[in-house]
Amino acid sequence: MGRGKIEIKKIENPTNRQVTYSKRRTGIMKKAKELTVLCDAEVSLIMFSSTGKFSEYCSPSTDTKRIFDRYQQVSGINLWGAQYEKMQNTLNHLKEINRNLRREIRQRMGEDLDGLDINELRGLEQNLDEALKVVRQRKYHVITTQTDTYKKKLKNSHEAHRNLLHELEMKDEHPVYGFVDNDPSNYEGALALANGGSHMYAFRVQPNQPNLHGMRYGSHDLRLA
Amino acid sequence: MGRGKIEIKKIENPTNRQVTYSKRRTGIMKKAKELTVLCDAEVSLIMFSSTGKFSEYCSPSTDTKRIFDRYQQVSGINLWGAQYEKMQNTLNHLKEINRNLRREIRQRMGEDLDGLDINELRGLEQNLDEALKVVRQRKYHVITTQTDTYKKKLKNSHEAHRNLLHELEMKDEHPVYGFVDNDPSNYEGALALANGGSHMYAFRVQPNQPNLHGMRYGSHDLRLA
DNA sequence: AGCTATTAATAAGC
DNA sequence: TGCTTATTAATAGCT
Repeated sequence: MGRGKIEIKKIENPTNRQVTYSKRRTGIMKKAKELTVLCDAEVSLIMFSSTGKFSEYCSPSTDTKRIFDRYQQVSGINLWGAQYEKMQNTLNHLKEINRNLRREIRQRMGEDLDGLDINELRGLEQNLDEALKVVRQRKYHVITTQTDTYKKKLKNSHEAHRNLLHELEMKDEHPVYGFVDNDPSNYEGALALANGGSHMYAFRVQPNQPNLHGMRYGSHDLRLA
Repeated sequence: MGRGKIEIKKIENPTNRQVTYSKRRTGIMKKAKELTVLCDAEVSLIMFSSTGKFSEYCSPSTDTKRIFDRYQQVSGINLWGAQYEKMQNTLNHLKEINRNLRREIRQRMGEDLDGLDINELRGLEQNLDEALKVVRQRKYHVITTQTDTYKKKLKNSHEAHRNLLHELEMKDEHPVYGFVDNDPSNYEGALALANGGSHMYAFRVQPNQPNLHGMRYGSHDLRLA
């Protein structure tokens, strides 16, 4: 249908190809519309030109998504079902893992022990015992470090103060006496820390910590997925 | 293009409609193929007749799924993206929870303590201490129960044996002496259990336990997601 | 983007 | 459905 018959094969000249694409695109769209109206059909037509230009036609009675859904049902092909199912599996797998992790934590907190036999109980006991030792060790290490830092700070502060006093003394030639603690090796604080003295630092409770980040030993919410 | 011009409106006669659908369906498919070949385009054409009959054409270079994917990208319409994104979020959330659960377990095992301050360390220590007490208590409870059961079984066995002997005695009138332990209150086994006597029950190691179900205290694999 | 000679599609009938 | 054919519709090549 034109000034001459053409062979149905790729048009090599890009300009001609683009022109023909335009014309025929209009034509096929018109055909799709006519089919829709004349025959009361549902039609989805999606086209990408060789340059990537996108056009579509869809019968007015529906939308492309519904056509896709129907296509899936009829063709039996799962367009995104595979991906979806895979994710669902991963999700369930993770949930299962989390359930088990939560159970382990509960057991490490002394709850939910009914399912454990004597060997598992002994293993758990031994493990908790070792962990407790390590945690205690670490606690003392932190306390020591903290105390050392505190001592150094006190010492520096002390020296700074003395220097200031000295300067004042030099400038005004009027000696002034400040209240300086001459004994920075105060270990009472450290000992209180080590013994859990609640009068110094109450155990910091974080009741409203969002589930994700809190390490609220003893009150971890283990019910959520 | 026919014996007469027709108005583009629904063909009321179902037979005629069906005939026209057939003819035009062939026609539009041919057009789609020609567009594909001539213009090097990607085309997806899906049709449902008014009677529900399904037909499709898709350019040979791709498949319908790929066209749909591309359609989504270009049109911005989310065919199934909402669902997908929701799942992705859930997945990430679960992974985050998983990470934190593993971290908590590691810390309850005495590892990864660097991030904890003195208060958290003290809380953890206290919590482990309490858990250890509960686990010990439970362990002794289980041992006691086990021992009781053992005692009962022994007693029953003993009685059964005695009854058998008695029966034999009655029948043959030739008394037979069996080797029966007359003291079923043997607590040595229980004590060995309580003290973790490895000569009785070695702590059951489960090296190849699949990640999901194992409660291998002391060797939990915390690296996987 | 328009024109038009020409081919292609198809409505109606069998 | 398939074939035929008169007729209309689409469009190739050109401007």
